[in-house]
Amino acid sequence: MDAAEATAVAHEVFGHDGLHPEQARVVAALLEGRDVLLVAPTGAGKSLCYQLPGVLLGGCTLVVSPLLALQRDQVSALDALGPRTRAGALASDVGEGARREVLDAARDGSLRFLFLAPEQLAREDVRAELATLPLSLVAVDEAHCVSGWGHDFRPDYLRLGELLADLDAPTVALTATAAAPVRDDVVDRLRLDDPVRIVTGFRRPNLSLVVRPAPDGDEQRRLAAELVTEHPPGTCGIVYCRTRRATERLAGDLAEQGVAAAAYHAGLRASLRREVHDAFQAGDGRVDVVVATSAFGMGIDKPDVRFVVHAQAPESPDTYHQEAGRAGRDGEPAVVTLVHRPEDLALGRFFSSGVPREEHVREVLDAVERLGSRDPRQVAADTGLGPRRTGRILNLLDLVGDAVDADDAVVAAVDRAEAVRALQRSRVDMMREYAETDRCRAAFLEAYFGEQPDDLCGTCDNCRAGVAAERVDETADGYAVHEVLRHREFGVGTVTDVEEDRLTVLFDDVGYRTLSSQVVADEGLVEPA
DNA sequence: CGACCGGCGCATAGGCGCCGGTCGGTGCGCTATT
Repeated sequence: MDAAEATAVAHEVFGHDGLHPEQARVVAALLEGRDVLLVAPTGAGKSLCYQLPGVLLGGCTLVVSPLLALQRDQVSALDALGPRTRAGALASDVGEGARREVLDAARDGSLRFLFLAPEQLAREDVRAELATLPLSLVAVDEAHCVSGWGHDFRPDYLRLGELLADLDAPTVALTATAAAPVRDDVVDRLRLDDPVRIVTGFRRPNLSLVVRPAPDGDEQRRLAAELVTEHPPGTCGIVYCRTRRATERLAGDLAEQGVAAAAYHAGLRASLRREVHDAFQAGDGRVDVVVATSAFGMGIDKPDVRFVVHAQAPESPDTYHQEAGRAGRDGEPAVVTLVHRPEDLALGRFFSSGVPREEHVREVLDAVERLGSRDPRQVAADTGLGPRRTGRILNLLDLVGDAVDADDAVVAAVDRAEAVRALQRSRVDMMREYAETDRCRAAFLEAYFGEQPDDLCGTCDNCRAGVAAERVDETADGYAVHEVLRHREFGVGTVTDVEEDRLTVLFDDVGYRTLSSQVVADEGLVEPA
């Protein structure tokens, strides 16, 4: 198996004229049997990174993917390419007969790609079947969900590492966004074995980043609408709001002003959601502007989105980067604007997960002991704590490992939950910093994601206003990005950003903190780790 | 934490402002009903 063969198959089967260097690296690593973490924007050919090696390796590729709608799209796209990419999916709405058919086809080698949601993978019978299949590759799509989701929302996503542990095949985790702690978390949670990490595509030179402050709610709505109507009629864009109600109100306002706008959120009928999505994707003028909650996200791959407006700030730069990044996929200029009101960030705090009580952790621990099982459904039934809370506590216990002493395990789990909450809240703080910084916004985000920022972008509002300072590599006291240090109060952390007089550090226990380098030096708070 | 809604009191009748309670995102799978 060599590069020439990979290129030939990429052409024959997928119609690609060549591989990007990153794609070639991913394929080569997987063919060697290595695990891979790939962080690359949507539209950068991420799918090929598991599909091509899947074809080359033979056997069946297991694809874990969070959204059933997305799975169906991918299955039909692969099927359309021919017999070497025949695909199928198992979900709760697949009947027993069809289920058998899919599994038999996977076993005899005619089915090459098998799509599953984590909830399917959590089923004993499904895992028993998988153990008998000739699996040659495991791909986890939207892998950031392993970290960001599921603490109490989709618990099975967090258990993926455990659920995949018995499968003897290289694993590739794919995601479009992941700040440093999320990357590490994905690697840990999926139990990737010394993975090759490939990170690409943070610089988006055609995007112009702008922040507009709003004094009150009325002005905020007016401004959000204006940021849409200032574009010529027919321009395609997305407006993100934090609540369902806000999407409907703003979509109504825009419709009144003659914009082909539609609201989109998870509270709408599935058929209507599909309709809005398809109409927007088609780009035929039925829906030019989608006003959405974060439900409008994965699976959107429209090249000519000219603007993304955040009518309210999301809870983290991670989410902001991903949502804003849906603009300008075609490489043509696009503008992404955040309408900033500090009050909006309160919602981010509200949504940050709570910390379980010690006695509940102990009850779960006792139940696990008594039942001899860590199955969330069984444990929830035994404790009566409810499936969500139970799942979350089991996840925490899994995260902190098996302590010999139950008391230690309880304390460790609660500590860990507090650290998670601290990280989430510190991300909210970083979102505020992004909104209020006078630095180059592109450089700010790159630093946040742990990249060494290149030059100033020249196109964000701060660059154009001439207020963005030149980049610096070190603080006055010599701290540099990626350096690991120990803070007397906050513990060990990694420097994610430096400016002349301050540094931002991602601490293991308390999340992101911005420190004045003057104070740090005077008080002797920090030493090399 | 903040936005929003409904109820209530004031006061001189229909509207304003305060107070307290409630709600707020993402999706799988399941069950019950159409």
